[in-house]
Amino acid sequence: MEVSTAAPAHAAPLPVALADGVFPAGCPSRTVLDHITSKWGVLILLALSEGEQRWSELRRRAEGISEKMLAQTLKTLERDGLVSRKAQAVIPPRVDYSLTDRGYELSGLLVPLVAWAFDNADDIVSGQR
Amino acid sequence: MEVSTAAPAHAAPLPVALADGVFPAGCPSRTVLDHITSKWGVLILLALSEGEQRWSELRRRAEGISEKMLAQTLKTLERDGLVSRKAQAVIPPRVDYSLTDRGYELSGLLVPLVAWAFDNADDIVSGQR
DNA sequence: CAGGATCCAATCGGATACTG
DNA sequence: CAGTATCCGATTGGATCCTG
Repeated sequence: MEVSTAAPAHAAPLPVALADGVFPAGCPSRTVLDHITSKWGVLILLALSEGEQRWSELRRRAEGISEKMLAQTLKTLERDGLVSRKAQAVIPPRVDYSLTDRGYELSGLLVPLVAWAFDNADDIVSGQR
Repeated sequence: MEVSTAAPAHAAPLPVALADGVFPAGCPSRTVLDHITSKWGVLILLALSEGEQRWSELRRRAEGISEKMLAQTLKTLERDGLVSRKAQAVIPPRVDYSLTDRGYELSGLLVPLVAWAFDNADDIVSGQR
């Protein structure tokens, strides 16, 4: 074997509600968690944490996303009350997306996580094979 | 339209490295992010944040997970150096899983996120239709 | 108990074409 | 510009059976 990191003896207590059995399958929190941790959901929320943006801008920033997935992701996040959509009836059309207060609160938790992934990525990948 | 929450005028600056274009497709950080935000990855990391646990225990706690997914998820997390596996050559076999230091660091960011999802879930779902 | 192997259904998700 | 609609291949993931 190689450089297998030894496990620490720590064991942090979880926030009260999560303490036992993680949380039940099929319960709303699972669904919400899936939405906000989805591949593109994270990236969209992250991009929007920098402020209001248009469809085309989001498409560029969430590099690699298809129109289908962008539409679907935005719709889900909007239904969840995390993203707000403002369309203007002009030609050409203009639609701006931004975070709601709730979405902004969430992004405060998401940003550090993404930053961590970014900072640790090279290190993690280099240990593969 | 209904109770569409108005968007706040806030715009938080992102940690330096993420500032523009989110981060490129195909780069390691995307992969790592996918691992740690995967449906079951989150739940396993969360469960392990409470301390070392056995296969069967993890199966129960990550309610709804199949053996296949448990094995696959654990293997991925182990390869990423987030989870440590310790097998004892006894009969019946006993295998304990725990977080590495790196994994523990990560769980510190993950727990608040999951807690948030848990706390906001009912509120979010009730606004659907 | 802790998995590995296989089969197959369901979903995901990209490419393309079209519209207001 | 900002989407919607459709097709269809690729991937996911569960159920089941098997093993050390």
